[in-house]
Formats: sequence, structure tokens, C-alpha cells
Amino acid sequence: MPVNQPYCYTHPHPAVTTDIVLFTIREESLQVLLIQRTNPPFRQMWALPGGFLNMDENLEQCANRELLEETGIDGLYLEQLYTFSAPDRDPRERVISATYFALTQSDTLHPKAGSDAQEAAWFPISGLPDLAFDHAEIVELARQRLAAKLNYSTIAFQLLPETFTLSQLQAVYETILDEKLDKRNFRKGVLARNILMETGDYSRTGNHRPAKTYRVINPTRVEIIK
Amino acid sequence: MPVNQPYCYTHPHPAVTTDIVLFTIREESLQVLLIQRTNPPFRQMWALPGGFLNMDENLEQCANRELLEETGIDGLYLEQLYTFSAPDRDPRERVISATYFALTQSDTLHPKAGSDAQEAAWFPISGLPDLAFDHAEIVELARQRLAAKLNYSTIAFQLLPETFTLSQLQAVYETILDEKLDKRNFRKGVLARNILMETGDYSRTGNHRPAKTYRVINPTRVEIIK
DNA sequence: TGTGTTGGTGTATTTGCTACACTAACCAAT
DNA sequence: ATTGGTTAGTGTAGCAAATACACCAACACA
Repeated sequence: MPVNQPYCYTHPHPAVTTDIVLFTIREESLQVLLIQRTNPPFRQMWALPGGFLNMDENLEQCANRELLEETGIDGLYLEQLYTFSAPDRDPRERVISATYFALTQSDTLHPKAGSDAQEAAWFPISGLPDLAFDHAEIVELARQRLAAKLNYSTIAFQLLPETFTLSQLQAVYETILDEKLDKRNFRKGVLARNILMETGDYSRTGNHRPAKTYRVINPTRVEIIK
Repeated sequence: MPVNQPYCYTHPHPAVTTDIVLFTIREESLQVLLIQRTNPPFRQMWALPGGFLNMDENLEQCANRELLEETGIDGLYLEQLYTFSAPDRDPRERVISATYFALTQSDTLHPKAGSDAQEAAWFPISGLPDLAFDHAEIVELARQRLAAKLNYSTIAFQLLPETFTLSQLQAVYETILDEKLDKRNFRKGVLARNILMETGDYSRTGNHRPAKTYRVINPTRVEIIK
């Protein structure tokens, strides 16, 4: 048995990783968390957070662990996106990557460099640097999925603090969909779902009329609408 | 190096497989192709077709190859469904399975037993035998996905021959959704999509009025509607 | 007190979905 | 030739959902 390669099989096995596309809304744009690689290949390049699967965890647990290690946050809505498997997607060895996407509000999160990342930072999705591996493709797929799910689920609330104004919520939709929405129709539609309640408090920011704040009535993860 | 285990790695690697849920409409019910296992574990039990990933192919190619080997058909619409990864889902070793679903018209397909399957056969989805591994869970997820995609895509045509009548198409929808649809509304809706053209021919079967036959105008794989 | 800024509200129109019943064309049997 | 049985084929009216659209309210600041 090779001294440094103690895990042996009768047939070749690929390595398995997870990569996570973590979205936030910051500075009025949709942003993605990237880490800068400290090790080859693609050293110094930006990449998605992620890493190798341990033998005692499933893929979702792996994605959660990697996210925790590299960003310090936990318990996010995490959804499996797609599994990438081009034979040459990693120059080191054959690597299969199960990808996940997640959402968070940016101000609760202070990305910190972890063992495998010398730096972690937010990038607007419409201005990403060149990414390592096939990660640009993964980000694009995640963006499409996010936009598609907006209207069928309650994921948008994951991007906002516990209480928020309807204008903030509308801004999230407009940022992700990249189009302006009608204020009256938007509010009508959201309130008709009966998933929000007024907190009774007002948001007093800036030199204008204060806005009612709302919270989600049933804060259980994510629901599919209709 | 162990004689029978020549593939060695510095970290443990899981095995990677694909499993395919192949649907058809037969005998007026939605059916799934299963194979009977010849080898342990779960010997003699029914299971989904599928098998181990080769190092020179991606997951979709693997699924296509396994489908070809075990059913003799090729070139189907194949969509990645989900990747299953519970650590104990295979008693032999750690196995990650990327699952796919596919549709075919049953009369072009004559399942034949392959190397790893002593028998292959169609089963109505509402009367499946006990399945090996976590395959029952996989089938259920595929069924949900199929029903959800019916209204947003053109997958239903994959279950029909090149030319077909609107009544045949409606029967496909009714079988998958498991509910009766209104004939006039169904036809109105389908024709309004402008994806069908009349062939000019008629289907003369049985002792009743012949039905116009249609074909898909643009027979490129699968489209998402709207 | 005036100006600038965002919050908050209703109605009319259009569009899409639903419910619903009869005639047409063919075959088979008499 | 007529009748009965079977599936093919068609339109309209009512309802619900989505859209388009403009003004006043409340506050901060100068």
C-alpha cells in the first residue's frame, strides 16, 4: 500500500466536493460571496466557497460545514442546485461537484478567511472577476434558479432582516429580477399572500414619511407558493 | 499496493453512480422501468437502472450509457434530478448517486436483461414492488418533478410517437396528473401555444370519427413554456 | 414655511382560466 | 339502408387574476 495513499479501491473513484453560491443584497445590487484561493490550482484566483466531502456526512451537511468554516454562518436555506461532472473540470484529479445555493442578509455576515482561503469578499454578480474551475457556469445557473424561485417561494425574505419595510422587499425583487415593479401592484400581491404581519413599529430613516415594518407570520424556512 | 485495489488516494473517495427513472405510458398508466438485480446487495430485488461512473465520461453520458446497456435505447430527453448522498445508502461502500429522469414511448422499447440485470420490466408507478437502496425515494421525487414540468415544458411529447392525436396527448396529461381534464379547454390551451401543426393525415382507429393528427413544429428536444 | 423625499392607497381594463353540451364522422350490426 | 355506439371536434359566458395608472401623506431639513 502506498504510504501516502492509504485509501484504495478496486475501481477508480472520483473525488466529491460541494460548492456554494451564497447570495446577498448589498449596495443595491445582487452579490455573491467568493474566496481567494491560497493553494494551486488557480492559486490567487477567486472561487466559490466549498470543499471535499467527508465520509460521515451527506452533501448538504458538507455544504453547511464548508459555509460555516469559510464564512462563520450557519443554518441558512440551502438548496441543491446541480451536480457538475465534466471529466476535466479540475486539473488535479477527477472531481464531481454538487453545488448548492444559499441566501443571507449581508449585514449579519462578516466573511473571514479560512484555512483554504486567504480572503473572502462580496462581488456584485454583474462584475465578477474571472473564476477558478467552472465556477462562472455555476454562478450563472444559480442566478437563473434564484430568479425563477422568487415568484414561487418565500426565499426573498432570507435576504432581509427579521423586520423590514415593503419598499425594502420590493427592492430585493427588483434587484434580482433586474426590472422595475409597480409599487401598488407589488404591495397588493405581497399582502394578498397573507404571510406578513405588521410589527406595529415604523422605520424612520431619512427625511421622509416613516414606513410600516413587517415580519413573516410563520418563520418556517421556505415555502412554495400555491 | 494491494493487488486487487490498485486505485489509491490520499483521502477517502466515495464511489459515484447514476440511477435513471425512465417513465412511459403503457396500458393507460404511468409506468417505470425496473431491473432485477443479479448481484448482492439486494439480490433479486427490483431497482432502477444505473451504474458506476467511468472516469472518462460525465454524469449525463454515464446515465445515457447505462440506459443504453440495460434497455437498448438512446438519445432520450434526460434531465438531472437530484444527487443522493446519505452515508449509509449503500451497504457496500460510500456511494453518491446522481439521478436522472427520462421519458419514452413504450412501444419503441423492448427492455432486455443486461449484464447486471437478470430481467428488466415496466411497472405501474402505483404498484411498484419494494425497491433496493433508496430507489423508492428517487422514484417519488421523479414523479413529482414530472408532474410539475408538464405545464411548463414540452416533455409530454416525448411520450408519444412523432404524430399523434389531441386525444392521445390529453390522455398523457390525464395519466400523469391523475385527473380528468376538460376536452375543449385542453385543446384550446395546447393549440394556443402554437407548437403543433396538423399533419394533414387522419388517424382511423376504431368505429368512430377519424382524428386529425399533429406533429411538433420545432422538434428540438424540450422547451420551457413562457 | 417651503421643498424634497419616500410611504401609502383604489379603480378600471384586460387577460387568462373555468365551466359547460351538442353535432360530426365513422364502424358495425341488423 | 337504418340504427346504435364511439370518439372527434367546436364556442361562449362568467370569474379571477394581473396590469396600468396618479395623487396625497408624513417626515427632515433648510
